[in-house]
Amino acid sequence: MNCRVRFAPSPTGDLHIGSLRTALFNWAFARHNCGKFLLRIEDTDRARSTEKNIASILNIMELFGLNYDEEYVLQSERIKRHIEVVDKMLEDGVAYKCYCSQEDLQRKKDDCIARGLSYKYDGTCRELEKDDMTKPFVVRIKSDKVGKSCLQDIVQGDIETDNSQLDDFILLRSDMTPTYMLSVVVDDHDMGITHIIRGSDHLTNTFRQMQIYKACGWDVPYFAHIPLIYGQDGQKLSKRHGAVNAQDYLKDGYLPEAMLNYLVRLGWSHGDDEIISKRQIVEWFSLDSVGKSPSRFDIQKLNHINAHYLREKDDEDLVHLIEGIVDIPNEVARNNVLRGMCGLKKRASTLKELAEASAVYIDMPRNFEESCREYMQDINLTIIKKVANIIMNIGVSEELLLPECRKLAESMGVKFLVVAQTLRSALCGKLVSPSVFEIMQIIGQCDTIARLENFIRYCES
RNA sequence: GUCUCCUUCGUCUAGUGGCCUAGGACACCGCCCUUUCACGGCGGCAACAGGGGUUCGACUCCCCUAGGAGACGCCA
Repeated sequence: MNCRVRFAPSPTGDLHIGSLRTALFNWAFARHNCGKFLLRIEDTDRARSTEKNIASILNIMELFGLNYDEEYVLQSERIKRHIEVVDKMLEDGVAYKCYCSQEDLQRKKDDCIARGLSYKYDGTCRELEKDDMTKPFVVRIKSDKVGKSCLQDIVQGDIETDNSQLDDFILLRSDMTPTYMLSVVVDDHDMGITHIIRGSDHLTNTFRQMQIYKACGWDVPYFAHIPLIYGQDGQKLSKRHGAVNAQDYLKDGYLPEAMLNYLVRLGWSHGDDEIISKRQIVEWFSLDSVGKSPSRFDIQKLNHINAHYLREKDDEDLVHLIEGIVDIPNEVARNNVLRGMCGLKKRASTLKELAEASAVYIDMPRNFEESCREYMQDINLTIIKKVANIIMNIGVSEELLLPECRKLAESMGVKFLVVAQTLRSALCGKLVSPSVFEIMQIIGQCDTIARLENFIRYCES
């Protein structure tokens, strides 16, 4: 298929997680069908669009590997063309100048609301004969007033609406800038977009946009309105649900491939498959299997998927990744983290957690968690002193040390668990960590002894 | 308010009229493994929104009701 699709974010803030999924669906559709995936930055809201936000969008596309074809289009640079189209529409009599003041319109609107009616522009200027050069104006489309409009949406199915619902919406504002409704249509047409895949919040606007296609005599592209993503409570996903933008998830230690995997499963499925690589997305993605109903964002499932990808990642890569989060002061520490990574990565679901857990290989504990207090009794100190003695004699090899510690537990009449947890407290300052014997072996004899002594000092002071 | 759409376990979903005693995944709960936590293994709990049709047969098709969402800007 020779399809051309586009992702058209507006750079008015950070890229929303829902937008990222829209981008992903478009990208996957294009790649699956060997078509083109284009990027258009809709920066016509000059007040809110910033260079920084544009850079951030570009960066996100890069980080998630959603590579686009051709140069990206800046909508603001196409305003001339948009106006040109409006002029033509005026000429063809499919649009008209409207001189109603905003105040008048607002009054009419308030009146409608007060009477419990729905507001639509009443068409005061629709049949005006002559131009009035003295007054400011906007340009409105001459919408169909009768009949029905039918949209054959690839995802949502056939949707019919009465044209009486349409009003003569604005194409060109009084400051002669084009509105969104006009710009999207012109740009999509000029860019040769064949399939418009976007959030279903645009569904009802599509009927308006179809009026523009019709008025200009252009072919209407295929539409696919994908369901929205909500928060846990079924309300629109917003800040109070936690992070809502893509970069925040990256910052919180989620892997791009895990995000993509999670996001693609929201509203789309391929049988019972849950772990889906980027390659498989391209191989399998189809709009046919996109569901109609909205889905809720579930951070726990994301965590699970992220943990999966974390475990699959190469140890060396993971060390490199967490270096951006924790400071690894020297080669020795780095090497220890690397050697301990296998045990570390099984216990983390995000890079952030992984980085925090790596602390045991970087430095001795600075403080001890409250839960460790249980292992700071006289008996525990005795255990530590005895273990330290054993280590002085035989070293920290797990092979030798583990049986000795078992023997020690037995001779002291305590459970082995007590020995292990006491050691864990002393070595890590907390009760959750990789195997203590693994830790000792990796950090070595000197560091182990130093930590045990440090623990004794701490307990005795 | 008007218009439009949506509705399978708590959540993401499989399901395209008989394969459904409704499958998988997350979460939750047990058990096993174990040195804690986690990983892993095994098992459990748990859903077709409600009501009418159509049909020999309905999760699947139609209608109504209820609930939810979206759109209705000189925002995008």
